[in-house]
Amino acid sequence: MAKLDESLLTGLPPFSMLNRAQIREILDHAVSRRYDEGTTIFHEGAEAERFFLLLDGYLRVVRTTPGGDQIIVLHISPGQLFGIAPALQRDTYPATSIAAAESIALSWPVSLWPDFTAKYPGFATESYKTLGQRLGQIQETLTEMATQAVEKRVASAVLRMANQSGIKTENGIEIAFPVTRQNISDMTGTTLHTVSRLLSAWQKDGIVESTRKHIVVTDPHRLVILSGAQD
Amino acid sequence: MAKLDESLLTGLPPFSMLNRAQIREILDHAVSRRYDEGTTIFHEGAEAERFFLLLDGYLRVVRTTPGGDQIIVLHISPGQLFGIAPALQRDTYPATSIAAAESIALSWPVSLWPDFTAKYPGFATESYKTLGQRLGQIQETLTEMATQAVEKRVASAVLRMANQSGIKTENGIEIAFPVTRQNISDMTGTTLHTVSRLLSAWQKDGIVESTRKHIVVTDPHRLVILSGAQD
DNA sequence: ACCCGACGTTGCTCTGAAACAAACTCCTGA
DNA sequence: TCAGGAGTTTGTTTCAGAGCAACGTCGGGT
Repeated sequence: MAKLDESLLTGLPPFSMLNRAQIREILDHAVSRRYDEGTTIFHEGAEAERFFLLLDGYLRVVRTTPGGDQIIVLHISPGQLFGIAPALQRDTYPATSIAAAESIALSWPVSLWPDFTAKYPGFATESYKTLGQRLGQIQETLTEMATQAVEKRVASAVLRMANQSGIKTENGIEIAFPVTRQNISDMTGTTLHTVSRLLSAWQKDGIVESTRKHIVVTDPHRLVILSGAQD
Repeated sequence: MAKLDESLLTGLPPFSMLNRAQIREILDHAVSRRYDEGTTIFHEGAEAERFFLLLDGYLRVVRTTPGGDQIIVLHISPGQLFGIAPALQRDTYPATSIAAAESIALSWPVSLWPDFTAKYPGFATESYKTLGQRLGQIQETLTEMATQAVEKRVASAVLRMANQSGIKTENGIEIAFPVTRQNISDMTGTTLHTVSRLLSAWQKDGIVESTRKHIVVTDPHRLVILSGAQD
């Protein structure tokens, strides 16, 4: 395996306050791996052996019920840590991570976690900040799920993806990774049928444009209104 | 204010590996306060000035939508830390805490958090473990909310409360704090009407007994079946 | 002792969205 | 080049549960 370049980590929040030598040292313990779209990186409940940093691509973090239904808890974007069970003293992953697009991630054995946090205090700080944001996010999703009607939930979900990964195109904001109607229904606790209908309706109204696995938000403002967000 | 007794903290997970002198020191910085039922301890979004330990009573942790709907994210039982925003590098509380029953809590200024975690490593460890469990719990609630029908959700919610706070009586397991139908509907994203109907039906079937604000689960096993839990 | 407000029950109506069903379209790989 | 599967669309039916309404009841405060 080629030696990893230091510029990979420079500027990423978890490593922002480290110097070149420290980054070098961290990288020397890392394993880099590519995941095809749809690949599972680790399973809910599995022994947490490594923790990860997403370099490129997007992930879906998924939970499955005993009954087999699943929901997408959140998405991970490049530059974010994930699978950091050790930060919470867990020895097992609390959810499954799946590559939503072809992705590249670094990983380290959990045994290095204590060293990392001890040696590089900023690293721990940033990890916990990430966790805090994620906790807040999930609470918000939960609240929304419990109180909002389907159309609002779907609108928020699309907006969330657009905000997190959106790239500007001439037509609007495009979600950077493949999303199926089924995926959106798994984010919102509805059916793909309903999502399909909503997306068709929005397309007719000029709010979004979509092809298979691919969504462009052409009129974000109206989608925000649909999502019912308060100013 | 009377000097706090060391036995208050002895044996509680966050302090389990501390010696008498350390506990003394921690207590000397603590403020103890009583909260009447219904009192708000802190508000979502408020400046996180203190972190807390619940000594006695029960709390509801609540999130409110811009539209005014609210849902109960989780309950806190005696011995648990709460409002530990500093652990996640947050300077604001992510949810509101309300006394579900008359409660007593200790609290410390957030400025002491770094000292605490530095001086007493076990304290940090336990805090993060708590957070990890809570994150897992919320993810589970979210999944359930998105995939399960109302009856199952209500059954799980009642069971969760019974497990967390249940005290055995001659008739069954009694939830240790006051709960209204509205409260349960706020945990499950339904209406108090539906909860009332379900509880009445279950009572008729001999699964629960309930009076105002007061629920006894007389047949936990059948409730588990209703909740749809897998073995 | 009484009144008022909070809490609970129950009946009825109505609708949002799930469930069921059937095609259609695109893409992939043999 | 064609077959098959994955993803999408659209129509129709069905029903759980929200919404509305009205009443019953408990308990705490003056």
